[in-house]
Amino acid sequence: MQKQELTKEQEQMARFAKAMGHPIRIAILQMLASQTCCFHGDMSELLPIAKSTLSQHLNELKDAGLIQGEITPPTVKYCINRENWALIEKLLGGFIESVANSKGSC
Amino acid sequence: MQKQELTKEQEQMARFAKAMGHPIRIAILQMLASQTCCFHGDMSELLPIAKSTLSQHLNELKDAGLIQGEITPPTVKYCINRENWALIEKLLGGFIESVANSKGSC
DNA sequence: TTCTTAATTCGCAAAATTACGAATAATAAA
DNA sequence: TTTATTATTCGTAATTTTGCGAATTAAGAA
Repeated sequence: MQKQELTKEQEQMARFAKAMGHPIRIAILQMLASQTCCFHGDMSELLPIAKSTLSQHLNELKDAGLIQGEITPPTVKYCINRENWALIEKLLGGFIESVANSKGSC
Repeated sequence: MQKQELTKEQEQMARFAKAMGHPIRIAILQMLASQTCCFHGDMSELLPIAKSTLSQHLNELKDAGLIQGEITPPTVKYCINRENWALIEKLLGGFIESVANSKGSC
């Protein structure tokens, strides 16, 4: 049997999951989804990390496609990347469900 | 406004997501769910990594509670941790859905 | 006991992640 | 132009992750 190549879909799912793989980033996403606040400054007041660290986390979420940022000087407004969350729901949500509902047992 | 503490739930979600944050581990979970194979040896023949690296990934999945291992010498049988996947579906699946369906927009 | 098979652990190296404060941009207001 | 505000980038450090091959463990078979 041949070695499997990893598929683009597997890579994409892992990328999304990895971006969610930090409690601060979960908290950020929850804030953005609940619309409690959207500004870097507001979030930095709520989260127990330095502003510069927050910027890094926001950047990772942006790079992975989970959020979008819009500059409205002197602040920056962040929001959920809705287009990609449809894909995340399909890929990662579908994956979680399919594993949870699978019958394979050893 | 006070600094938020991260909740246990946020920590748990991040832990689960992080464990899924690698394409090899996604592939492992898919194999186990589809019951294509459950043995370390079988998986090491399919996946493009060394056996020792596979062991590390399996260990991380086990530590995070996503899979279980059972020793049946001279092989080891792995399978989905069904109990925890119910929680994963609720926490992480629920989270993904709630973000995807949220209305917050900036 | 010795040999074989299967999987893990060890030892190491390279790369990525996480975090902070200081320095830097970039814009609006004075 | 100078000042104030906001967010990012830079420089640095500590830790974690990822990966490999060699060595080790563990059990059954010869």
